[in-house]
Amino acid sequence: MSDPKQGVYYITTPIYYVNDKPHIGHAYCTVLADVLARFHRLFGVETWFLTGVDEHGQKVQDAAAKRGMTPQQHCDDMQSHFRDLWPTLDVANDDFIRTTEPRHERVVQEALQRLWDKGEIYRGEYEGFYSPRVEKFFTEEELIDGKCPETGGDVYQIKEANYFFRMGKYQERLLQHIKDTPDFIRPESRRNEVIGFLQKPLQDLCISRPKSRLAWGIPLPFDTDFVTYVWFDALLNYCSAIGLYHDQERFDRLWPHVTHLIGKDILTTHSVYWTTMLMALELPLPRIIAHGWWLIDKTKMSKSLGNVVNPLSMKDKYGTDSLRYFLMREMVVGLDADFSETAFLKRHNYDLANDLGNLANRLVKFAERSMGGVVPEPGAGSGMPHDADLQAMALALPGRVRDLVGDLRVEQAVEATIALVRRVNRYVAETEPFKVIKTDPAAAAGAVWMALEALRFALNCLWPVMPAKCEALLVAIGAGKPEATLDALAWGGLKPGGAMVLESAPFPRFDVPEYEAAPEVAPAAVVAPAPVVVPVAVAAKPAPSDEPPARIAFPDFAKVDLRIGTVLVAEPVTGSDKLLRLQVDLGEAQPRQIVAGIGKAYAPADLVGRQIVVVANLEPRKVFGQLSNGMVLAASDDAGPAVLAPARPIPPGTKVS
RNA sequence: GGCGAAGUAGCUCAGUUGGUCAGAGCAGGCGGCUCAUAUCCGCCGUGUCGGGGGUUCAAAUCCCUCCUUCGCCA
Repeated sequence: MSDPKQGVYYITTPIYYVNDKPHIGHAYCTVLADVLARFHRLFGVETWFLTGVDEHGQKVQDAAAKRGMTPQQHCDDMQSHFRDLWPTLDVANDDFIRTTEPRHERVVQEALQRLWDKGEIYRGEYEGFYSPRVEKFFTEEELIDGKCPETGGDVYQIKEANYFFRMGKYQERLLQHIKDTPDFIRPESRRNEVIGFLQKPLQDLCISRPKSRLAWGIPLPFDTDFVTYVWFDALLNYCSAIGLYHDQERFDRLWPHVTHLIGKDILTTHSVYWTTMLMALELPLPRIIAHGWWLIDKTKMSKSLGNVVNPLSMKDKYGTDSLRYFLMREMVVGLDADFSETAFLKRHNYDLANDLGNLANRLVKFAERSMGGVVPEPGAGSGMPHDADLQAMALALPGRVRDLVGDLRVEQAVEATIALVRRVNRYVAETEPFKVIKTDPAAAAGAVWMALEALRFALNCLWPVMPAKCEALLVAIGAGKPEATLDALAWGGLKPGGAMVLESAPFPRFDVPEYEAAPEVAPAAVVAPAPVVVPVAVAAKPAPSDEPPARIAFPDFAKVDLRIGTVLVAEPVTGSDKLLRLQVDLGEAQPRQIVAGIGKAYAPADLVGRQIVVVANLEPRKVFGQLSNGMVLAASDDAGPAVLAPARPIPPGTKVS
């Protein structure tokens, strides 16, 4: 819980690996932290918001070497990728920590020394297979074909002295803490996972690396031949940044109220490693929130898959506020969510442009024309029963938002706020001030004031999600600055006479890309497509040549109309053993007949329902007396042709480019 | 394999502790308004709440089982 009663809220993001290129996952986590921080400030809670970067480890050392730099130079350069990104997303972190900063390294060494002195750390021997790519050891059983089970990379058998943290002895205490503290780990499904994890014996944790193998780390204070394991180093950032061992008073004030926002991939690290470290250090335990992944085309967003949605490009195309709104509205904290430009534009158009932006716009424009462009007098409102309804809903919103955010239901808090916006639109339709003004100007003015005041409530409640736009809109409706806290948000706060200024539509609508307008559901035959492309023979095959073909200009390529098709019917062509006559759905009114020379490699039945790539604007020609209206693409080798297919079901007729 | 979670309208999903919980948004259809960003407002859903069995006066909501999907197992 946010526990506003405690009066302090300290929220952290993970420190991101400095080698990483920022992607939507980083952006989401950090924006969520920012939104939670802003909400808690609105709740009147003292708030501190920390993010930063993790700069030690093998991969940093390697990357620096490749660039001919020292690791420190490399980090100094790379860290700006994160540090400079956050302001462009309106993220207002209070601090940004780097693990190579002296203020951090000192604390890591102090903590290590204390644990060493207490006997929480001992010298032992580590034997295993080391994978440099992930900087982890594996047992022989864990290897897959003698390779790293996570990357498939090479591993090296290593036996070496190392230092170990007595993590295992905290197993029971940790389990008990999880059971006693329902909100220690959220969501509950993740909490259950950790409980399950702790059913097996908990080993001690190797916390060192010999300097001979890895130099880029914090030296152990009690044995300078070793550096600190990156996790042990990195996790302590949460403490070092707020004053552990050097500004103890500040640390003691903030630390008991810490919430770690993390991705579910580092759940064990935080809930087990970090928590037991804190136990050994005799420090209070944090609360942990594990959020989900953004899925792009139903697969995990990941660098290695190359399907990164660059948050910079999204915000540049459509605006930071809309991106923040989408991220907060669309994801249930803890679960996965789908990211697509279509979904994004729908949210933007429906919620922000149609509902919120249009509401502000219609009120301001009306007031400009009929009320001198200033906030009108409330008078007795519209004089209609709708006034009480509207006011009640507006008054209930701040408390509801507070409850929902406190329970991490951010998406519901956003929805509740937009619901008020919709209610205001309805109120305007019900009270019709644009008509009433002709007969009863005071009532029309009252109705407009009521609508503006309710909108002011919504904008204040939405401010943490879209600070810039909400501030601009509050100015536009003559309400001035946002309230400092929700407690200060009182009905009647909108003063008559304030100038209303709105230069242009606050949220312009965008066209949803045409390709996304294709049928969302693939034909039944495509629901379970043949997943694997089997080698086969093909209609036309390019003559293999060692000479690269001459280059062509893009317009030449564009002349070829490649389309995704779904095979509806496939049958042999009489008189040929390698030709098949296909009926292919190209999203057109009628299926197309295409003759393809793949009969030796594919049985007709195997092709039905399969998706293929077709040259759709090839001149039709007759083959064995059959009209072939297009060509099926396939690649041939000694085993025969293999037809090309999309990696997942795609609506027939979709252009290939 | 072990443990866990989820399967609700065409789509995306809400549905705390069993009794107005069968809903919202989107899409689609019809109608209204015209202050407004072709925006806004209203009306329209006979959904086996994955299948089957059970507990109960009463279950989407509890129990068992099956199917499917997903997650965790350093």
